Parts: sequence; structure tokens; C-alpha cells
Amino acid sequence: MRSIGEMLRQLREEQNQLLREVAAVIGMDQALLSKIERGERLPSKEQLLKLAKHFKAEKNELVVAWLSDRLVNELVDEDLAKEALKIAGQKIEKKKIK
Amino acid sequence: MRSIGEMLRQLREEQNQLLREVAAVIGMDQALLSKIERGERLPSKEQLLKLAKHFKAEKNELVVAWLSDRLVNELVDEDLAKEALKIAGQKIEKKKIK
DNA sequence: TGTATTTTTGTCAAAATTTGTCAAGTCACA
DNA sequence: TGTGACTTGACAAATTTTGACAAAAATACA
Repeated sequence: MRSIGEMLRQLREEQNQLLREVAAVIGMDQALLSKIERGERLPSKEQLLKLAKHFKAEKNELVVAWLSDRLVNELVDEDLAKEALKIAGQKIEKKKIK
Repeated sequence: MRSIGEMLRQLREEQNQLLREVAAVIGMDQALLSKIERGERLPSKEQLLKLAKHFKAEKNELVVAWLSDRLVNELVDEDLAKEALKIAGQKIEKKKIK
């Protein structure tokens, strides 16, 4: 249960690549990738998918990490976060049925 | 498990008030309140709290409805929504411990 | 039907937020 | 001290959100 940044950094290190290299392949500034890995920024979905493909990583796992990071951002400092997550689940369930 | 808009509209109708009246008290455009009630827009947290107070409604209930609507927005069209909610809950749990 | 009232809709610019870029900075170590 | 790898902060660009307004549409009802 790691942040998307931690996962991306681990992938990159496992594969012995430099920030600069990966950034070049993906077509993004290495400063931005650095920020993403440290959790200062979140990648766009497009960037995330490019990274997943580049690392030949399990896409769904990365997407879940990314989505959940976004949810956590949305709930930061909210006392009612847990309740909101529960109700959100129900609302999505209801929507799927329709 | 209703949207924040539905809840606000019900409160307003139960209390027999006009959009225009409520909007004036809260200090917002009535067109905006109309959009909020129909789910076309979400209120800011500040607006939400003013509305809760104005209607003398259960604040936490409204906040949960509002937060969960925002989460649903974030997850719209995502296949992995359920998984993301679960992981988000764990991430928040972990954060709280710290 | 005609009119007044209420609500909804569309559009626009201002404001706010997010995003990307750049240059300078730190750190490790050869 | 010089080099390579990464980080940081400030700024600009791009995008999104917001609020305001006017006008259309819907509703109520004399």
C-alpha cells in the first residue's frame, strides 16, 4: 500500500534507470518526474500509463495506487473521511446497477 | 444515500423556501444554487456550511454527502474505483496512526 | 389565455488551481 | 575540485473552476 510516487521510484531503481533517462522517454521534464516520485505532484493519467508501459509494470496496480492517492488528497484534513469513503462506495455501486 | 444536491433541495422544499430567498441569505447567485441542487455543480465547503446552518440541518450528514459526491466525481468512469476506495481507506488509516 | 413568478440554461470573464519549465542548488564521490 | 544525479524554488503557461448576468423555459394561477 505505497504511494504512486514510491512505486514509480522503486520501479525505476529496480531497473537501474536515471530520472533523466525515464523523463526523456516519457517526454517530461526530469524535475517533474522527481516531484512525482517524491509525492510532491501526481502524474496525469496519461503520464502514468506511459510510465507503466515503460517499466513493463502491472498497470492496474499503478492505477489503483494513483487513484487512491488522489482520493486521499481530496480527503486530507477531513474528520469524516472514512464515512465519506463508505458512502462513495455505495453511490458508485448504485450507479453501476443503472 | 442521496447526493448533496438532492438533500439541499429537499431541505429547501420542506422549509418552503424559494431558491431566490435562500440564495440571498447565503449570498450566492440563485442560478448557482439551482445548479448545485441539480448536481451540475458542487458547492464550496463554505457555501455548504452556510446552507447547513441556514436550514438548521445536521452538518455532518451534509458534509459526508458532499465529500462522497466529490469522491464519486474523482472516480467517474474508473473501473478500479472500488479497489481505489479500499486502498484510500488504508492509506488514511495509516496516516492517522502517525 | 395571459401574466407574474420561479427555476433553469448558456455564456463570459475573473479567479484559482494545476502544470510545466528553467536555473540554481545540494549531495555523493571519483 | 569537478562531475553526474537529483532536488528545489520561482515563475509562466495552461487548464479548470467559479460567479455573475441575461435570457429562456417552466410553473402557477387569475
